[in-house]
Amino acid sequence: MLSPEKQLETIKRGTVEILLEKELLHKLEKSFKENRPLKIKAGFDPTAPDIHLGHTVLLEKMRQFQELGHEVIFLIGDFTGMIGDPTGKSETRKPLTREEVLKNAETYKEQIFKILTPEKTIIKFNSEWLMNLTAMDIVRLQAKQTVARMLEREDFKQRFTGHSPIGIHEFMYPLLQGYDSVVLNIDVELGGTDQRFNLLMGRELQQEYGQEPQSLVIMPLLEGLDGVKKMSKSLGNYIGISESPKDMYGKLMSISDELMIKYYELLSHISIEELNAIKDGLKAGTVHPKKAKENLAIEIVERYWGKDAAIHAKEEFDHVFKEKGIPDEIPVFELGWEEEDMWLPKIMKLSGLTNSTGEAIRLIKQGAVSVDDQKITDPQKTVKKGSYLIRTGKRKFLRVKAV
RNA sequence: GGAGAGGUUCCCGAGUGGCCAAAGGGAGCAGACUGUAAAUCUGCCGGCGCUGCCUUCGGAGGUUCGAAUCCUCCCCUCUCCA
Repeated sequence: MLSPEKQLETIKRGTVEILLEKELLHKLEKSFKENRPLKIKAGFDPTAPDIHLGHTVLLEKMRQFQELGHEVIFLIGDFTGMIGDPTGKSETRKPLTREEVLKNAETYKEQIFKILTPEKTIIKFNSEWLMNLTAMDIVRLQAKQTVARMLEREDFKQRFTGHSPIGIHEFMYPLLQGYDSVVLNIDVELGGTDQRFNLLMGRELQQEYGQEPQSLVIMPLLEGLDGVKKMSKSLGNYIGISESPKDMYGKLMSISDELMIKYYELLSHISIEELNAIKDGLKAGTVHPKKAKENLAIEIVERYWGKDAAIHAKEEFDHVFKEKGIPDEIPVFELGWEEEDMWLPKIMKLSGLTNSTGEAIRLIKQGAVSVDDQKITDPQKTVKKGSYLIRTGKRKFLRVKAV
C-alpha cells in the first residue's frame, strides 16, 4: 500500500476540489494504519447504460481508488432515477421495471469493466433500501433539511427566481442520495461538479445520523465535442465507449487543443510526470498539438478496442483527411430508382444523407456535394440509374446503388 | 378561494390585425483559412421538383376579405393575497 501522502497525490489528479483535503488525508492515514480500505461510492443513473467518455472520468477515478486498495461501490440509482435528478431540465421519468433495471445493469457491467476491475467492484442498487422506507421514515428524513437550504442549490434557485416550476419530489433527490451514504456508511463520495449539492447533503445527513461525514472528491465535467457543454448523449456531443474505433478516433481528433489537455488529465493513464512534460512541451512549442492529440486518440481507442484497431483507425483517418482519400468502408444505401433520370436532391433525401430536399439543394449551392469525386454545383442535377459515391461535406460518404 | 403575469420556430427572445415562415442572439450545417482543432470571415438555417404552394406561434372553436396578434372555452406555469 502506498503512503497516505502518495495516495492523496494520485487522488488529487484532475479534481476540481476535495472536501476536505485534510479530512481525507486523516481517513487515508487511518485506513493505512489499520489496514482497512475506505468505502468509496459513486452513483450512476439507471436509464443511461450507454457509457461515454464523460462518465469515464468518474470511472477512471474509481479505478485509481481500486488500485490504491480501497473498496469501490458502483451505485446504480434505480430508485432515485425515478425522480430524475433536477439538474438541468430533466423531467420526471417514468419508473423502470425491475427487468429494465437489471438489463441496464448488465449493460453497465459490460462497459465499466473495461475500466474497473470486476473482482474489486461492488455493484449496488439503491432501491434495495429506499424501497422499504415508510412514509414516516421519509418525513423524518425531510425534517432534517429546510426549504431555504434546498433553494441554495443553484438550479433550484434559478428556477425559483426565474418562475419555473419545481416539483416538491425533486427535493427528495438530494436527500435520498445523501441517505444512500448514510446507509452504506461511506467514507468518500465521488461526483461531478454538478453533484456538489447532492454530495454535501450526504455529509450533512451522515452527521445528523451520527456518522463521520464523507469526504468529497469533485471531478470536473468533461466538455463534449463542442468544447463548451458537458458531454451528454442528448446534446449529441459525446464519444461513446462502444463506438467504432474509426468514429472514436475521428471524434477525438476533432476536439480543441485546450480540451485535449483536459482529456489527457482526466482520461489518459500516463503518469503525472509525463503529463507535465506534455503540458510544458505544448507551451514551449516543442510538442505539436496534433501529434499529442494523435497519441491521446490512440491511447483511448486502444483501451476499448485494442492496439491493432487503434492503429488501423489512425491510418484510416490519415488516409481520408491528410491525403483526402476515400475511407475503406463506406455505407451503402440501396435505392429503388423510380425514374430514368433521378433528381440528385431527391436521392440525397431518400438515402438519408439529408433531412429534406431543400437541405440537399442548399448544400449543393454551397458547393458541399460531390458525386464520384466531381463537385456538383447545379441543384437541378439528375443522374441515370447506377451506383454512385456521394460525398456531403468533409466526413459524410455514402454509396447509393440502384435496385 | 381571489387578483395578476405568461406559454412564439432546436433554445433564449422580439412581434399585439395585412409589409410574418415570424427581428435579434445562441446552437446547428456548409464554404474559405488551418492541423478535420480553436479563432475569424461568408452563406444557409419549417416542408415541398420552390418566382409559387402547404404546415407552424399552448389546445379547441369563433370574429374578419385577412389572425401569432381580436373574442370564447380549455390546458399548463409563475407571482401576490387569503
